[in-house]
Amino acid sequence: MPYDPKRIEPRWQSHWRERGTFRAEIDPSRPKYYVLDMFPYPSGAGLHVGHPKGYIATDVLARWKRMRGFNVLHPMGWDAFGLPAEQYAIETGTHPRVTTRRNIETFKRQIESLGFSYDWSREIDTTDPGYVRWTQWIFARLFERGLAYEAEVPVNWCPALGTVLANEEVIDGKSERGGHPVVRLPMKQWMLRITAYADRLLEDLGELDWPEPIKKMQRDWIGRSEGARVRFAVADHDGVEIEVFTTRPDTLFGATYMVLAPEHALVPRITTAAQREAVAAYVEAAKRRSERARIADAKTKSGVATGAFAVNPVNGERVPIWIADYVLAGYGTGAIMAVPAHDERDFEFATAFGLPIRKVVEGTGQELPSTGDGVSVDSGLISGLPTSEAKRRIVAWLESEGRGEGTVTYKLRDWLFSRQRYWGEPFPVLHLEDGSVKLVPESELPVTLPELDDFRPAGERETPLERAREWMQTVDAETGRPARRDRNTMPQWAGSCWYFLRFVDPRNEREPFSREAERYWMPVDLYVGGAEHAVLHLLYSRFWHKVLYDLGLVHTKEPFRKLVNQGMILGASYRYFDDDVADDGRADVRRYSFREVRAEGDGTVAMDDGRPVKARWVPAAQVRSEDGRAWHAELPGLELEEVIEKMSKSRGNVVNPDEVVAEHGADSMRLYEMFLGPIDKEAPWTTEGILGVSRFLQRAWRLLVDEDAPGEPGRALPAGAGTPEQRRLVATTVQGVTDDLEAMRFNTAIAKLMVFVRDVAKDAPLPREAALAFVKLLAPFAPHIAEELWEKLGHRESIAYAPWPEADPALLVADTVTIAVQVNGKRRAEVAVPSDADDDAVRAAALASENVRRHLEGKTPRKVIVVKGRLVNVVL
RNA sequence: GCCCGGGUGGCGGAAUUGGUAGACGCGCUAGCCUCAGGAGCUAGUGAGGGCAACCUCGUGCUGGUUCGAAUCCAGUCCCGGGCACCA
Repeated sequence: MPYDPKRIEPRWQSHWRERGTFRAEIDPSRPKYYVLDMFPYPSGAGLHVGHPKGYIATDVLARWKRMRGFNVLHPMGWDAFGLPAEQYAIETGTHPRVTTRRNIETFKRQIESLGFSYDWSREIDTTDPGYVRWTQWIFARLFERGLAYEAEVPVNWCPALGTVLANEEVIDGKSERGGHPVVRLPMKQWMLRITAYADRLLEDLGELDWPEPIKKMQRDWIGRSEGARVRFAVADHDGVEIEVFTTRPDTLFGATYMVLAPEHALVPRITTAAQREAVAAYVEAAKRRSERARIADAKTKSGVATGAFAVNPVNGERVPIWIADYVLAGYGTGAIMAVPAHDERDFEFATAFGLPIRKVVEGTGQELPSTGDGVSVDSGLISGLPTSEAKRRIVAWLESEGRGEGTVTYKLRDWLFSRQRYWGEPFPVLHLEDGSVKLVPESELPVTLPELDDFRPAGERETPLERAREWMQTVDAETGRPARRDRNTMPQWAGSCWYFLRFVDPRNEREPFSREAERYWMPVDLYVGGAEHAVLHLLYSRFWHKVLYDLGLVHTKEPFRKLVNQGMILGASYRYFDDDVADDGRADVRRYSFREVRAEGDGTVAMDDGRPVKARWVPAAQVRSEDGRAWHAELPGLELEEVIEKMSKSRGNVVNPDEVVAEHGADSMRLYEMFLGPIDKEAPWTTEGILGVSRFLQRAWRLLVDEDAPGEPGRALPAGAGTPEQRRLVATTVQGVTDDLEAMRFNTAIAKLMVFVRDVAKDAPLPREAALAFVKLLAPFAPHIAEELWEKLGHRESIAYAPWPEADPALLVADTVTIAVQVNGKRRAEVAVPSDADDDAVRAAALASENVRRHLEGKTPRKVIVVKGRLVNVVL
């Protein structure tokens, strides 16, 4: 019988499960390696082939590290709180706990079928009360340190979802999930003081082995900028000052007007009677204007003069005060000094409203606005100074005069940490009647969710928890006084902020994790997940980790030493177009192939009469391919356009791993995903492509197994290491695969294994030592077949801990090398020379080559360049 | 608009440091095997020319540096992602 993964794979999976092969225990005598996947949210749809790509990569490395003697921690769990289960509960009444449990079962079955070497005894579920307890416990520590506080803040309220959202969850004025409109409302909310850690979050990025783009995104998100606060007196208002933030205090002499954000507190106070009406109208309009509209015409500046004037502290000049929505209330002080000559936005505004423009920096180009550094001019005490020195001097002067000071601001805001939802961690706090807030005593943790049968918000601005009236009303166990529970729950990010710490000691009931386990296993050596978490999860968990560091609970400043973002797996989807733009399914719909339409503006229109059309996606099952083109199986003559894009249900291009495993086996699936290309790049899935790696495994199988003999024994292999060629092939394969694994070049490692199988038994039978080395090299990638072959080679122990082979350095250098010979840079011949031949010998051999002589045409070379082991270039 | 990635055969992708472009795989072609094959095996496969040995062209485009450029430099076009009035 040929290689049959269906027979082999379940057998080894239960073998590993039963023996606890991948159970990890603390062992100070061995070096540890903690390799972690970003744990998934178990959605109802199950996995598609894109999800496991990162898991396969980490599993290959985990298995490889074990074979190299590392004590490997490789856990998996579930980020199981979250909106979809709750939305489903609202629609169907099914408790999110039930949905979540069912989804976890599906995910776990699918993940296990791929043969990952997780230590399942460490499985975590963030919704488990035993986990929630410690999430709440950490929140309590944040609260004690003043890092969690309640504040009345304008929040992103999403009426459709019935909740507020974090800034990060709002994109272009719409919710990230579902794309529902979001409005700004003031509400009392829990906030986490992540801004207190802004500098450390920024600085410590330096030491991390993370992709540069991700680090940069975090830096930009934190958005540190150095500058100064400057106070301008408001003319004719005794003691009233406007404080502005600027990164260019050196341009203070060029300030020709000021701008307040429409929401600025001073606006009503300083507006003159003549301007009152216009200002009120503008403020009102700005309030109504959606985020989206503001962004859309960011280039058109609008604003209104307040009629008031401010006094520039450096020269006593009176400058008009305007309000405009290009100044944001939430950044800096919500007010700016406008220097139109040296700021693009101020320049646009000044041009639009005819305000004066005064140049105070020279040497940055003639065209205004010029925003670069130069030399200050017409600037009193800083005239003639270069920008950096001018900044220093003017800040010193402002400080000595009490008119301002040097300061730093951040784009990063405090983290809005509460949600008006049911399916999340309750806050472990009590609201007492006197309005004070205290923590639920530690002995009372966890605070568990009340049972509900209706999960909708309880009313306009009321939360689902408020339906549980008895649960909400409680008593403070310490004083016996009546108390109200918090009506909010934590956001989904909470559980994932520290799960990597729980994995080191997941069943601890006395503390979140033991000091011993944390000291041994942390930090995470390799963390693999999607780039979509670049700022959110990764910034939040770094923040929590630093708080725990300050509490002495963890011993490293940073949780994740090395980070890798796996690229997506894309699928082919197919589409045509029709003119039923309104989706009303009328009968006379006209259909178009992609060849009959063109893009116009934001949409697509028919080429013949220009009517708008809409794309229709055709599930793969209804696509017929013929002479290299795709056709609709049920609508004859309708040619479909193939589009390679992210897999998603709506596109009908999702490939289910269950089907792939059933047809080709888990080992082929693992190998294929790793063979597709570099791990961090996206790559399209094709059904034919997997046949290549499947064939490779079959060949490997036949190389080692006698399929015709009864019981399919391993072949009787000659003892020893074989011919010199075979020994050399083993050595170069071992070295190559090892180097590739070190650099996570899985695709080229697999290519080298393919070459090995192709060539090793070409001229002589496969020797036993070569077979042993090969099976070990294969094991991290295709563990099931490797175990099976390992057993057939006579081993009783799992290959999981077999020592990784080492290459004999002596075999890595060939006896003879083939050298390319160029004449004037063009390749004309090849010569074989001994690898230790000196340059003169190589040169002689090259010049003696027939084709080279022909191209020399009897001339004497001007120069001959010899690159050792590579080539010879003869220059005429 | 700004900041990152990336453009290599029909396709996915290889190519230590500037040194034989196209490893490996898919697909395709031919042959073998077969009752049959969406199975297996062998060979071929960047384009063009030539019976052949070989020759010419070729890594988005235009220049440059170099004995030699996919690789370095300058400019430019296209694709993907991130940020987007942050003073």
